[in-house]
Amino acid sequence: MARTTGSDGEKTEAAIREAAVNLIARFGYEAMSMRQLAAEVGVQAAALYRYFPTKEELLFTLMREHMEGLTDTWEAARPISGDPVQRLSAYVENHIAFHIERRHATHVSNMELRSLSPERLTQILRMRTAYEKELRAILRDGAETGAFSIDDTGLTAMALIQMMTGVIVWFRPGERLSITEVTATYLSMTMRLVGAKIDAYSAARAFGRAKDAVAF
Amino acid sequence: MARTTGSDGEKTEAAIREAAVNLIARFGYEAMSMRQLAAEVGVQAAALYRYFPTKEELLFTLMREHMEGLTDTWEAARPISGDPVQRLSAYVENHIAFHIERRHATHVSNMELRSLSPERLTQILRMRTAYEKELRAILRDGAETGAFSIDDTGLTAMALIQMMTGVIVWFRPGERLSITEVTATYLSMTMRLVGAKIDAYSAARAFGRAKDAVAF
DNA sequence: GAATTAATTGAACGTTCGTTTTATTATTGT
DNA sequence: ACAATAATAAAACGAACGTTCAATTAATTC
Repeated sequence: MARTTGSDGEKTEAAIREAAVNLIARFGYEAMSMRQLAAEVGVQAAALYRYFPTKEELLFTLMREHMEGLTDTWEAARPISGDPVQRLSAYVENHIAFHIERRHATHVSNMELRSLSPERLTQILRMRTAYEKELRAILRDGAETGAFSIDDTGLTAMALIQMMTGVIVWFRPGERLSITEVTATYLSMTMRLVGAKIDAYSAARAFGRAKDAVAF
Repeated sequence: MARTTGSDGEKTEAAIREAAVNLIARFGYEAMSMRQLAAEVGVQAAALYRYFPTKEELLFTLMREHMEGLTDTWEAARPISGDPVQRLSAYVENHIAFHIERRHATHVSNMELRSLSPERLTQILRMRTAYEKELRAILRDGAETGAFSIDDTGLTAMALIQMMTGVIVWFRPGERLSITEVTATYLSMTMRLVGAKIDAYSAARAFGRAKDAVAF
């Protein structure tokens, strides 16, 4: 056998990416074999090497594009306003929405860093640091203007990111809570955590869609 | 060659556990080979099988004893008092101290769950759930007595645990902050997050050792 | 419709994996 | 001193790993 009827390079590559994200998220990068991945896609293992030169390059591609996606959605969602409360709200909303929508890819990006070569690890970490820097800037501005009351900006940023990203560990779509409800609760917890001095009205307004008033 | 001079079963087993925790934390369970582990201990791979029947059994033992240790330290630290603020303070302090002290073992317990067989996974998750239940009970009591102001007990418990456990990702002993300082900041953030209605004096008292007053 | 290019197969390469078996030596108990 | 036992080494097992290569067929181009 050789080329199969209806075979299409673009479709095959997309299928490989999707299957790889799911398999790595479920079994781990080391535990996933190229033959297992190929079987999931419906091709022979050798066919994978037409699209990705090595297994690690495949992993790196998945991670890089995930981080680029995160940066892109934040740049699109970032508000023009300088109000720290609104900026923080936008950051939290974007972060949670993005990570819930791409639970598997997030798992891969967070858990498989140690399988990257040093240079590639550095590259991914640089992207991550740049993204986290945005949050620190918001917290610093808020602390300076008095909108927030924060002990340690760096620690608070890390705590918030761990708390928000942790959603993917337990959140399952279609269960007790909707994404909107989860986001609202996390926004409320975030605002209290940073000591935001705003009332329920501002909170609802900052959240964008006015739903049941969020009590800080 | 065969038995070496000075060889001792107990010492060898302890050396295997310690080396395994470090190697798995650094490279991952799947990436660590039994030969690599044996070399780290200073024996041949076959010698490992005198102490652990399979690689997975070794992983399971490490995880089970880590969870037992966590439960044990909490039972020893758990205050008799019914005051939710004091109980929550004790929980946070114990959690952070334990996880920082055993960073590598925590990494293993959090990252390698998928390498366990279904039955063993269930067993570890049961222990974890029981431990988290303690936190939910504290939060529920605090919400009922009015000491805390909480939207969703379950969500808040998960958020707090993710936030606290996240410390091991970035904390390195001997860097900018000491364990005491980190714990104080996280206690402060926790109390604000749950809407605890207490003043700085109570906070310092709850923290046990009266250090620089913690502002909520 | 022939030539070219794209996509894939099937088989094979050398290596490493977890694990088992057997033999050998150190230590302990008598 | 000698038997019993504990601890390890050395070698080997089959299976699986990531990857390569040559052959083959489908789609495209002219």
